[in-house]
Amino acid sequence: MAREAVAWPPEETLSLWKREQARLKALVVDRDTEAWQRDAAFSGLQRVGGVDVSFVKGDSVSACASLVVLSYPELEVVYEDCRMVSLTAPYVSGFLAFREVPFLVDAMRRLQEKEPRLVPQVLLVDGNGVLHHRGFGVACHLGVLTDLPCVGVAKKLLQVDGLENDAQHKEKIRLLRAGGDSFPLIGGSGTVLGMVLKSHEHSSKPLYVSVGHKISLEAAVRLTRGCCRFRIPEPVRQADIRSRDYIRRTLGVPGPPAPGQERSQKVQRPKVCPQEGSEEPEGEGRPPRGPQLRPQDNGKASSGSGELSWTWQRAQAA
DNA sequence: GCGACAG
DNA sequence: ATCTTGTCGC
Repeated sequence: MAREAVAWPPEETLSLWKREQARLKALVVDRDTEAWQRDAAFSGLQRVGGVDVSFVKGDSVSACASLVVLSYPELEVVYEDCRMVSLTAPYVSGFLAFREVPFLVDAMRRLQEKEPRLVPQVLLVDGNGVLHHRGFGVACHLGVLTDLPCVGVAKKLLQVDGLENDAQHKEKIRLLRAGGDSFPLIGGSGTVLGMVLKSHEHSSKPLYVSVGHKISLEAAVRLTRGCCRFRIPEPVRQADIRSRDYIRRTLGVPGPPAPGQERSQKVQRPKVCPQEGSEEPEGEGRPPRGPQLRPQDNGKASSGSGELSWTWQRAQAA
């Protein structure tokens, strides 16, 4: 049942949202806080999380929020949580977090509750971090609310603070040679807002990596690169694939998901699918090269006080 | 009216 | 974000 579209937020709500972003932005830590982040091989890093929200075709309210946790450096899925949710906020550029973050925080809470040992040491988020209109994108937002290191990974350049996806920019991208090559995105104030990264050898479209929380830009880029079997880093890619898959199955079968197909909060098999033929229209058809195997330390998931307040509920009630 | 517009 | 399969190329 395709439900009615979520109303565009009144100016007053946008104002409240901006204030909330400004308040939380003061809590962002844009440097490395964990030992593994400083290690050249990320020794000590064992679990990387990925989140995403997929939508239902003719329905502007229903969506599937997913959280996956992958082992590092093997990049195999060790945890998956897909859940249908009802969106309460519309998509407004610059305010993506108010639409998606509440459900992602919920997923993290469920993980913490059910499988605390699987809580990831860092999250890769589909969207931007400090590369944002007010320096506080969804990756920062989720990071501050969960108190976890977060990296923003966007597929398109958010043209902000003087940054433009013009001929100049495209030319710089064309000059990126090997996978791993990158160049900085410098805002009008001279600040480095993020890095343009050629995440895969055979991908002409780059990724836009920015700091979300508790990680340096250098480590964020290196980690993103280390999670790429294809153009999109595996944690985000798996979260996307599985959430869309969940929607497909949910729509195909009336009523709640069949008991045998309930994937929520299930530990998945670390199997590698045989057919990975296509990924991006780019043709990065080469799966191989999992990051080299590493000895391991023990990672400690920093758990702490996360904030949790949205002005949307209040704004709607008012 | 025109251009932008993370997901 | 979503509408969409097979197909050409490295």
